[in-house]
Amino acid sequence: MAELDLDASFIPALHKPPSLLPIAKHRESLLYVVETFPITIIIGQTGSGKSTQIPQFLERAGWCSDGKIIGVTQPRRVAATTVALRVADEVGCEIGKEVGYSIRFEDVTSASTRIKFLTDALLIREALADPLLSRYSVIMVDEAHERSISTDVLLGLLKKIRKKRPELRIIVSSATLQAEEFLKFFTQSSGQESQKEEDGQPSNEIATIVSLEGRTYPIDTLYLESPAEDYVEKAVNTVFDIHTQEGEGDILVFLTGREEIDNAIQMVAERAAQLDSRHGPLQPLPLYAGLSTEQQMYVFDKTPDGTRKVVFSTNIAEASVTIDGIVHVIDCGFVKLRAYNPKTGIETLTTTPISKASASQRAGRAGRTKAGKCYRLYTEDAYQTLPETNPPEIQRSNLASTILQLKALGIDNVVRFDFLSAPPSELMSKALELLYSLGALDEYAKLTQPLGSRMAELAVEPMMAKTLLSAPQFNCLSEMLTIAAMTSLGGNVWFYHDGERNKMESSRRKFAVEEGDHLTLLNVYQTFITKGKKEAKFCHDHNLNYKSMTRAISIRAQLKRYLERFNIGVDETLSSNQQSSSTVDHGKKAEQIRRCLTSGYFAHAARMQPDGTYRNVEGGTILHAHPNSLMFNRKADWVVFHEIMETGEKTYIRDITKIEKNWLVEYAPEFYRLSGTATRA
DNA sequence: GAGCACTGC
Repeated sequence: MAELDLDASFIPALHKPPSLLPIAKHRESLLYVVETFPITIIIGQTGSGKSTQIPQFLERAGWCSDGKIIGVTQPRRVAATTVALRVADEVGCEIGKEVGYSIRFEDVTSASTRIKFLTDALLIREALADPLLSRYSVIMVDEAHERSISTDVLLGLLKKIRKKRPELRIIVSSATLQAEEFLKFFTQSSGQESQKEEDGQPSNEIATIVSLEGRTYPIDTLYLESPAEDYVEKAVNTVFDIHTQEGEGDILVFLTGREEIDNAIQMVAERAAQLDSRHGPLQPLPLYAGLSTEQQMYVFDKTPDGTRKVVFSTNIAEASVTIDGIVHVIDCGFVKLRAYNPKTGIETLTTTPISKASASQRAGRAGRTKAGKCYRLYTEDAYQTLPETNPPEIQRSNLASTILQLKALGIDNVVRFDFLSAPPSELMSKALELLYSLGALDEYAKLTQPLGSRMAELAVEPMMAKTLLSAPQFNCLSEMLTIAAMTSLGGNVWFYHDGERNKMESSRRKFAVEEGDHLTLLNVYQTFITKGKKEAKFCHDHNLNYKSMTRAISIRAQLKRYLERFNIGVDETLSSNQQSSSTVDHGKKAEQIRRCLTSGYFAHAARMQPDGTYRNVEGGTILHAHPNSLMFNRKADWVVFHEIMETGEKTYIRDITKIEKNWLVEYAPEFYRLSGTATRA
């Protein structure tokens, strides 16, 4: 059970024989359009079958005849695998033969593969080795309207590739709202090349929009008459109204985060006790990414007859997780959105009103199996003031790794790159500055060799990539591989059940290593591998997330393969006997690791103040050790940290390790001499 | 004393 992946159990709600799908009658015209236009924008409603049928149409029409293949990208791993499995089933082949998929850690393709599903991030990675993506005759970019950074970068690349490969066919699947924007992007020449459109085609012959109708059920949308003061309370009230007044069908409630979800469930549990016995029982369940796999699985279980399931979820249920049997959706109208401030280098996580596109996506979760209802916990006037869409990710993120990747793809002038939506210049220059200070770019902003191109290939963020590539000099590569893998888990190392928070805290203390969180994570991993024998039971007993821990093993192995490809050997003999090593040895090893971390994370340094808070190097911002950090209640002087994030009122730093102040100047002399700030804090 | 929305390589 513990091995069962939530993702793998995702069952497409709409399983109709392909010939009955509305798309079937458009086969001929679709093929004609793809034949005629290099770029086709497909507006495919939910249930139109576009992702599964179009690749098959193309394959049968001969688009793979000269040994080339059809590639279909998805923003998420789950979608890539489930759609591939379904198409393989329809074609009647074994997965990995004519139809296959490729996602990180899993390449299920072979020499006979003709239709390949993959994540868009992985296709970008393929472009590092094959810049013109020459294996592909057709590339279909699915769910492009979600506008992930990878999708945006991929679309820019494809537009560039098309100039050199006019025969390549590009299909972009989009929601109605964004179709025109995609069309405009592909038909307009980018500024500097406006004079010479290489294939000389008029723009109205380059791209066109095709719309496919879908199969969904009607959804009644209801608004509040006056704004709600407390949407969590209002959501709970609405749950009880539905339960006592409406017919059967499960409820999905969108809230913004874990705290709200836990509170709401508590309230439902309390009020349900007073419920009139003629109403069936209510079963409230939480759903958010931080839950362990087992905890997430409950939302898919069928409830006993008469019991109504109420899933309180974050945005994870908006597109990533689909639950069958939802008839009522309650939408609080807010979402937590990540943004990055290039002036301070601090990420913020802020509760923000959703977009109209989000509101409609949330409502759509109600009408998948029969007619449904959506209760919006805001007024219709408030709805009208919502933005059509949220700003794309690429305009509100730290772009260091994106810029590094573009450089590695041979795009020297990243500022002139043809972005679907150009990022603000402050974001670009901030990223360029960091990459320069890490040594990935030279003073002409050219990728350095071998450091820069190796950093671009490693699947970790640039500061960690630099740390890893410095590790051999500090004689701690094996340990740093583990630390890189563990920090990549993004805080999902520990879990706890209701009321077991103290148990988790004491579990965590058992693994604590004095020097900080990075060494503690190293200790957790090594204990899991050795004493814990990589078993789920060990994780369960110590409040560790088993899925995360196995993921750390995969990430570590992959990073190690990359290093070996760079001819950097990893000596694993030192780390394996760490258990028995003396205190002196530990201190020495720990110092090497701390120095090594400083060589990559010098830009993330802070100093503790007498009151226990920290100041960053510029000195202006009050930073708090995150309560999940070992350093939350310990003394330190100078530290480096992995991540900095502002949530609500406070700015937190996470994954913190003690360092010596003079190491900063030793490993980043230019950074600290130029800014002259190291001594000010 | 007090708390990460979601993806991906």
